[in-house]
Amino acid sequence: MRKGEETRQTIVAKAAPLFNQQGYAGASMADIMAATGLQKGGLYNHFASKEELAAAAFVHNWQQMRTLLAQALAKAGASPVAQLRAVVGMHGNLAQGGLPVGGCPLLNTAVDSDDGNVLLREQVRTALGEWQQIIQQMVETGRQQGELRHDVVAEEVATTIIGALEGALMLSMLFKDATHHQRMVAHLDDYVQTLIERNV
Amino acid sequence: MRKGEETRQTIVAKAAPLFNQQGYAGASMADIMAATGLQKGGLYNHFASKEELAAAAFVHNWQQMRTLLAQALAKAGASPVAQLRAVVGMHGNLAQGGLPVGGCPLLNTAVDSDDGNVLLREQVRTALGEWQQIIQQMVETGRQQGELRHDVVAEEVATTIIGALEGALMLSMLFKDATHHQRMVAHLDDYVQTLIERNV
DNA sequence: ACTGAAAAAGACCGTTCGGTCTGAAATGGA
DNA sequence: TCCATTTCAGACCGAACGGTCTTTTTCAGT
Repeated sequence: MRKGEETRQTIVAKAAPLFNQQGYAGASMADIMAATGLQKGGLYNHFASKEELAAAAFVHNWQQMRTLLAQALAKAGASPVAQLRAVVGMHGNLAQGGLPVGGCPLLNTAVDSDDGNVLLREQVRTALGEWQQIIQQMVETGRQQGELRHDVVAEEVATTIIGALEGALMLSMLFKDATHHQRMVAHLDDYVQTLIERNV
Repeated sequence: MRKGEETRQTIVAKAAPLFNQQGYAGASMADIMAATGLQKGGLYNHFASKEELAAAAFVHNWQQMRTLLAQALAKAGASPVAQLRAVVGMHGNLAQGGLPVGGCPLLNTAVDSDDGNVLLREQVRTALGEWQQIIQQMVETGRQQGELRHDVVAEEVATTIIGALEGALMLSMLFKDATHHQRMVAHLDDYVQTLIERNV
């Protein structure tokens, strides 16, 4: 009973980077067998299908990012501007280290599920929606506290920050050069600066 | 002799959206057989392998984007600022229509070739490098003509514009909602505005 | 109309795919 | 220690994979 749960978790942990790197179609059950050291029976005892395993793997990857995000926010303190900067900075650090192997699972899975993979698509939508909400909440709080301008639109900020970060990460992954991502972090820092209320 | 070349082109044209939507691993030769109405022999008479066909399909997709880009630039006139805006606007239009089916081939192929698909990866690197060069050239010209500030760094502008557009497109494709992409176009218009020299 | 060459068909190949199932081994509570 | 239950191995399955090869059909120059 305990042993099973342990095995299940190690399967997910080993499979997660494979799906993230090679995509749903590209990562085969044979690959996962090799990575985990288990045979077919061992895998299918814990997951009914490849799709179910891929779903669990995505949750695992996204949970990793959420943890990093939470840590960054905890350090940033209460100021909405500082928190926005922390979100940007967290993503900036992903490129060189912390990131789930294979890049950002949100970007990878979003592009990968462009075809008919309904379950994965729904998951990444939920995850990205969650991230959007976090940023929008920061902006709203900032507006109400007077730290941000009143004409700032939370949805616009969320789209801008998330889209810009993910796109720049794509460039950095493609060219294996963190510079692109870093440039975007700098740009977004400037951008956040323009959102600040200047009535002092 | 002529007939063969015609067939080859229709194969590429039919296969291109399949690769763009489903990725290299996800699009099977059987899919392409169905899309073209040809049998194995008909396909492999023109292409030595799936990889070679995928390469030709990417060239086709990228050529489509290049054509749209050239048209937008032709309309924009000579001003570097207008041309930068034209690049952004062109990409903005992609989301609702002109785009090769399945989204931007640069984004899709970049993410898809994260695993070991060397040929495709090299191709998308070249294509993105080309796009970078175009933007950087605009910025350089703009600086020399005095239209843009002298402290503007061409590489930064290219990374910012391309990354932001591609990331926002990912969001729009995922949520099937062009709003994200449009918001980013608006943001980049503001951004370009900040690059303009204001010594008048 | 003839003919050599190009193009396409489609049977065939070995491999790999995701998935099933039975039997053996490990586990853990009594 | 016993034993029911869980966990895992691994043979097996049909389908689908990319690719080959022989044969037939179509094409284009004469």
